[in-house]
Amino acid sequence: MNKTKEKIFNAAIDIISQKGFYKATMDEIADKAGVAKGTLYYHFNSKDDILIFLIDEGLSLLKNQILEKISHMKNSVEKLREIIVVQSNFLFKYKDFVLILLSQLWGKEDIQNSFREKIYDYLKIIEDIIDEGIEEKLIERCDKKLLSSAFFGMISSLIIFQFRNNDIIDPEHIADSVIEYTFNGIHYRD
Amino acid sequence: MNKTKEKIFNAAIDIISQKGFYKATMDEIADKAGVAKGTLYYHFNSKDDILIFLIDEGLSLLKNQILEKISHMKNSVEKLREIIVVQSNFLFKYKDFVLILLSQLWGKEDIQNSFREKIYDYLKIIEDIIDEGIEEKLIERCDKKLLSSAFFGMISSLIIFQFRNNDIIDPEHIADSVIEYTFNGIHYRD
Amino acid sequence: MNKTKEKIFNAAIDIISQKGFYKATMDEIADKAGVAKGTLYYHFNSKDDILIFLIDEGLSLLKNQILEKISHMKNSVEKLREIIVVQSNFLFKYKDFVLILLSQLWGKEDIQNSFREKIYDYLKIIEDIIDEGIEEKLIERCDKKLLSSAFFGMISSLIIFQFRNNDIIDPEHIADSVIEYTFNGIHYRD
Amino acid sequence: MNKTKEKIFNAAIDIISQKGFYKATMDEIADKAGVAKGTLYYHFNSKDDILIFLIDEGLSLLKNQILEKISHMKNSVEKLREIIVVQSNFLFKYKDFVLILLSQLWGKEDIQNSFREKIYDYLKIIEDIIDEGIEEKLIERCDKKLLSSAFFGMISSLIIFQFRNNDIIDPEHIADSVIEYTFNGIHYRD
DNA sequence: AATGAATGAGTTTTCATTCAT
DNA sequence: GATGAATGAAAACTCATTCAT
Repeated sequence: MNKTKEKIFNAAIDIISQKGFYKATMDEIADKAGVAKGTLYYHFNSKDDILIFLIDEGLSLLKNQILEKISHMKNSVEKLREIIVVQSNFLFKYKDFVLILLSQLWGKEDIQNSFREKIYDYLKIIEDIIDEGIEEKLIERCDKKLLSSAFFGMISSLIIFQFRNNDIIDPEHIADSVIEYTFNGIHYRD
Repeated sequence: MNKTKEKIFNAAIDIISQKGFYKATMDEIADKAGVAKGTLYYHFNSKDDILIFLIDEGLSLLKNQILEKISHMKNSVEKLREIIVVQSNFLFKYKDFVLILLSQLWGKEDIQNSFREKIYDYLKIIEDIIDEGIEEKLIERCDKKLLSSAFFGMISSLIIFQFRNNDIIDPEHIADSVIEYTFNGIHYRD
Repeated sequence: MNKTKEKIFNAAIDIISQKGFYKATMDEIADKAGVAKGTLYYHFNSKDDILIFLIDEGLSLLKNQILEKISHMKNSVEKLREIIVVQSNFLFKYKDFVLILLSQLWGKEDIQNSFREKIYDYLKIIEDIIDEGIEEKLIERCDKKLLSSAFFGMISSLIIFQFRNNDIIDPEHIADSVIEYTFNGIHYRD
Repeated sequence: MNKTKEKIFNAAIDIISQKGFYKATMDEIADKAGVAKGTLYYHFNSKDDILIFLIDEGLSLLKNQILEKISHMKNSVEKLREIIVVQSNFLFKYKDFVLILLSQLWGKEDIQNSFREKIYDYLKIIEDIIDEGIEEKLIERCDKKLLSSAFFGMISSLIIFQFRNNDIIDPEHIADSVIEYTFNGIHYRD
């Protein structure tokens, strides 16, 4: 990604997360990026194309962060813990990107179907680890597809939680809590 | 809600869930409803107004279903179980509405802020029950705001799960699984 | 064709014949028609659509004029003479339309192919009459497809003749000359 | 014309005849020519300039072919026959060029006026021969301007004939037919 | 001679909204 | 209550042209 494309990339995340994809205009993005409108079209084919590029780049970053972190781990429960930590941190560091992503997952149009396909790839990573955990008798036998979806939704929706308590939030604390609830449940024990 | 307004209401849910709010046009909604475009403006002030009406009606319905079901329950854990069951069923019965709702929660514009406020009211119901559960020593001491968000996200994201496995899905089975994971966790036990 | 559509139709012919289809802008057409730009799109789907409508209407008019005139004629040579007269008159009366038509016949894009198809329908009328003439031994045996093309081109190109001599031209005189050359040739006879 | 300019020239004929002058883009022409877009502007001042160059080159070629062929002929009827043969052959050999030329003759803009002026120069050659023929009593007294226009249109429109019958066509046969019709007319004779 | 990234004015198109009937 | 023709501001997109390298 060269200098100009990166300027556009950053401006696009900024504007689109602020106003939403449809209310964001190419004029505003160009303006924010400090380039002419035509320059957007020199680097991207269309407005949709910018969105696709954004989501591809963002999801790649998240995936790579996770794969790198868990590559040298042995224990599948440790891996799941790490995913929660990384995803939580990612959520707060790249909040604007995550908002764009989450706003695009619910449609029935081709472009949204393609975005969901990319999410499925991500969920597949989690499922594989759940599989490992089950084999190692560290995780209870369960519906892994259901679980990975729930997992993703649970963590993602924390962004709504953050909107609500818009004071400073500690991703480490959140990760700890989510791990605790997820593994031990919320049922009272002595 | 009279006959015409109801036709518009149903057409709006249909079209907006299909194409997304911004790609849905007043022409299409009018067409689907079998009325003239002007008629939309007789019953609603604006396109935004239709969306607001949709979300208000849908959330009221969900809230009322839940409040009615749990009103005569004593045990807070039973109440939470019931909420999961009702919300899962709602999710599959009014899938189109839920898709519209979920697509609108992630923006920073006034209208989306107002939608999130409405979600917070809904989460408040869950929080109060968690509070009861903690007092009755049925639920572990926990961050109830965090937990209710996670709760909502987990159940909502099941709609992504359903997109993925677009064969028939049993909401009852899903509710059972979610309850099991939520209360007992996924940690392996003998 | 209602009042508004007719205003647009006339403005389109005016502007497009003046500037050419690609240099004519929707703004100019709307302006000339005395309607808002949006109104163009209420009555036509696109700029191309206006062109297609123009050409359809124009060719229908020409065809109808001819068919009406020759319907009660018996002699095929008389019919051909009449076609030359009608087409010449049409050429000068609806010069702007003819210029638009002629500028669109030479491309390889879908839209131009479709325009040529419409011309072929017109040429078919001429061919049929040539056939009649041959059967009646009034016209020499000849390649009727080649001849009808040549016929069309010869008459149409007179518009270039008129550009050159932009003083007043008498369509009747032109028709007479064309008929004379066509039937008797230009070879000198005593 | 050096190597690069020639590559551009050929690419321009190819692309412009395919898409039409206005739909052809400098990007496409550069792409087809295998040079960078900037290079087009090193060899030509503007897009219009390319078109003007194209038409000048093409018409010069046609004129020179004709003048060369008829220079040693004495009989004016023979000369006219030869013009028809040459023009027909040219039509089929440089079909793409002819399509571009024909698409540009019908506008009222300065550039099209200038193209018509060049056509008039070409028609002048024909007129002069007609004059000769009349003086030599080989051709009937006639309106030579009208006749040369008709002549040009008749031959040019054969390209439409070729579009229609897009199988192989023999220019020699076409030339023979045109000569026959032109000189002797289509009137039936015993 | 040649390049190709950048430009921005100009164009088509969209569509929520209005209003006279 | 209902209509639908008309609107016009706003948007996406195009592309010939420039210019620093």
